[in-house]
Amino acid sequence: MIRNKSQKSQKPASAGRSVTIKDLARELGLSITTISRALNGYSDVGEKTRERVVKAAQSHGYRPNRNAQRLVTRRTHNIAWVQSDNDRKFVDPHFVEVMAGVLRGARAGNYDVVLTSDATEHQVAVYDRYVRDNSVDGFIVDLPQRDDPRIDFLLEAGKPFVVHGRTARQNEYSWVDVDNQGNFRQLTRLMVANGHQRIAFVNGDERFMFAAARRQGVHQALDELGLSRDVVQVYNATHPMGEAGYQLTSQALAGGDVSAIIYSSALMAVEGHSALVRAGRQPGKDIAIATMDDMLDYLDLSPYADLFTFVRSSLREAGASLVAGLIEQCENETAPGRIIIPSSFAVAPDLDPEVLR
Amino acid sequence: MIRNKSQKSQKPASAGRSVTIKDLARELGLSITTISRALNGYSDVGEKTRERVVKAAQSHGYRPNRNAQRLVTRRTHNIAWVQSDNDRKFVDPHFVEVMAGVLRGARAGNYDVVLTSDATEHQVAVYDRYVRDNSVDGFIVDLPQRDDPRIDFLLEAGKPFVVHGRTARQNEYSWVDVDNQGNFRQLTRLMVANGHQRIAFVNGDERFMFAAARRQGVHQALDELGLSRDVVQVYNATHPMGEAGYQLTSQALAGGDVSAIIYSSALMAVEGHSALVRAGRQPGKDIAIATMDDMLDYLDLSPYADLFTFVRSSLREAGASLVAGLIEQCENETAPGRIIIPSSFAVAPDLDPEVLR
DNA sequence: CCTGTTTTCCAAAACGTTTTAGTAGGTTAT
DNA sequence: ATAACCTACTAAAACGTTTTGGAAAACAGG
Repeated sequence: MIRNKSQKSQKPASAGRSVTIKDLARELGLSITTISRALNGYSDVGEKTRERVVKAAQSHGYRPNRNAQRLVTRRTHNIAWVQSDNDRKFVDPHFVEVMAGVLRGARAGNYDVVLTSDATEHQVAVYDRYVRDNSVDGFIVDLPQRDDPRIDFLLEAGKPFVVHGRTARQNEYSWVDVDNQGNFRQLTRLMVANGHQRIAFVNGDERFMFAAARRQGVHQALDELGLSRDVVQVYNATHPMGEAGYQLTSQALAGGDVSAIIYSSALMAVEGHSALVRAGRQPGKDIAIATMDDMLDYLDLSPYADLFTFVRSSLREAGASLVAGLIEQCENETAPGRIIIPSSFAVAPDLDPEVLR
Repeated sequence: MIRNKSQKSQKPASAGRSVTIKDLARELGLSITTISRALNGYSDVGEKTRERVVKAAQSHGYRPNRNAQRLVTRRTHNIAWVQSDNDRKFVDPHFVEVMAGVLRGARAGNYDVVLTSDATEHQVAVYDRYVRDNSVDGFIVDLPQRDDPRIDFLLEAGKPFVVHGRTARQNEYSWVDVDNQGNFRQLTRLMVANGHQRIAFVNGDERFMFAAARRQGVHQALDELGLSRDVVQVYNATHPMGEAGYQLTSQALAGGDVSAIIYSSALMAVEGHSALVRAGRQPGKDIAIATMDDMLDYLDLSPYADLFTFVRSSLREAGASLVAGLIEQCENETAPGRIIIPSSFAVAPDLDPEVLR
């Protein structure tokens, strides 16, 4: 016999209200406990009952209310990604490529990404709010600066997070990065080994660690070779990367007779190509070009394959690793992980790659 | 006297647990009702009490648990933005610019953006899931195709949404768009009026409405002028826009002696510039170039100001309008709104702008 | 002093889940 | 026959808010 105390007013399962676990329980003459446990695959529910429940749930298009779930389980299956809306580091075209990886990784792990900007609040305040109001399980931290306050805060708060890049405290948290210093050390050695004595380096904004590391790599190479640091002239974009490739190239040309340019992003290199050709130079012939290639899906670099030397690394892969590491950290209590995304060199015909071997 | 029945085990407000409304109530000797109403600005709480509550809340860094709030209020203050991970329309560099507007608008309205991809599910299934599991209050729909199933679904479901672009059912829902057809009609008229008889049009993927509308504009102009549609040769990018500007330009050059090229995106135009110069052409002199300029923050077009004709429209503004309209729709039950983002022309010196007046 | 009104508070229900601590009823072991 | 153990279920508590429907206290007018 089915006990059915407190027969409340029968609400029609119509209108905006979604079907709930209670509706199913009533319809099937079962308790909500059983519905829940049947749907969540517990072993203490009979096979026939489970089938009935699953079928009913499916036919009604039942989906557990995520907010109720989150409230009771204290896990949101959300990760936050805060976009900085200051320091001019906002609209970065490299972002989409990282996002591609992040979104796929998140979906694969059944997480959603909560995207927001710190437009109306102090930078760290956004993170603080998310921690306190239980919006998310963890954070992706992008484009770290030298003593990034977000990292200090999140370490203090004890919330899971993964950084795309590294800072001084790199041993205390999880990060995913590319070997910026090593890559640009190699590019510098490559140029020098090929006889280039006056090199321009069009770098990103060096308040950001990735750009600082790249300059370090350049200097390391020069120091190791016993050369003056003046061999490489550095020009900095005001965006972290991506802007003003044309302008900075023109400046570099005006600044002296450079025979080689190293770019921090392919977008700048492509813009630079226009500037160079327009100035009557012939990239790959009378001037050597090397650039980071972040494998941007929308930027077709094949026309430049014989003109530019590339050091290639997948930002998308970085994004995927980022979120995979974060989810891992949210689900299990694992020690911080460090991942270096591999890079490969593709040297243009005007340069002898010997020194890279 | 303070009544204090059911004195539960005193949990230390330590560890990971955030401070709750109950903690405050206990500490201040008030009911949770009063705390809630004090914090939410109701008039039936004494001024002195309110002050006490606000101060205590602040000093403890109290933030209402969003999931509890969402559960009881049935409003999430979340909007969904689903990125398509198929049809090659995924990684679009224009996305960041729209996002800049969306994120600012969302933050201003105190909403968060839930970003996800449809990588693991059928396209509409993601929307369905979000509707059923109460994750979000509304949707942003991007890059609509001709009979976009997402629009049909959301109309059916009766959930708020705003489309960036227009389809055949444009009278039934809210959208934000630029006058694609009008803009490209004008560009075509401009080229023809300046004596160009063989024009290449490097368009986006015409399965997407924005690109289809642009081609329609081109054809409209030719039809109005009584010219053959062959005057304009169309080349389509496989990405919605942004890729293969170099390749398609090379194709256009090989396809016959074009004297003008119209680009669907500035990124393609910049790539095209490289191809043109490398092929010995002089943009702005022996070949006229016009392009859509979406005012991408990271793409500095000033070096091309005297070479290219631009039709300028702010994608960022579109993003902001998009989310503003959506929030409006979520908070009040308003009729669908239609917004056309204005465009302006900047004609290069090699073209006489007369016909645009 | 009584009555009505305003002010300031509160208990309890509700939102929709998951989880804990069971309880019947059947089966098996002794 | 009894004890012990499965199997298949469930009532109730809990998560942390908001909101409803009062109710006590203070204050006013007569």
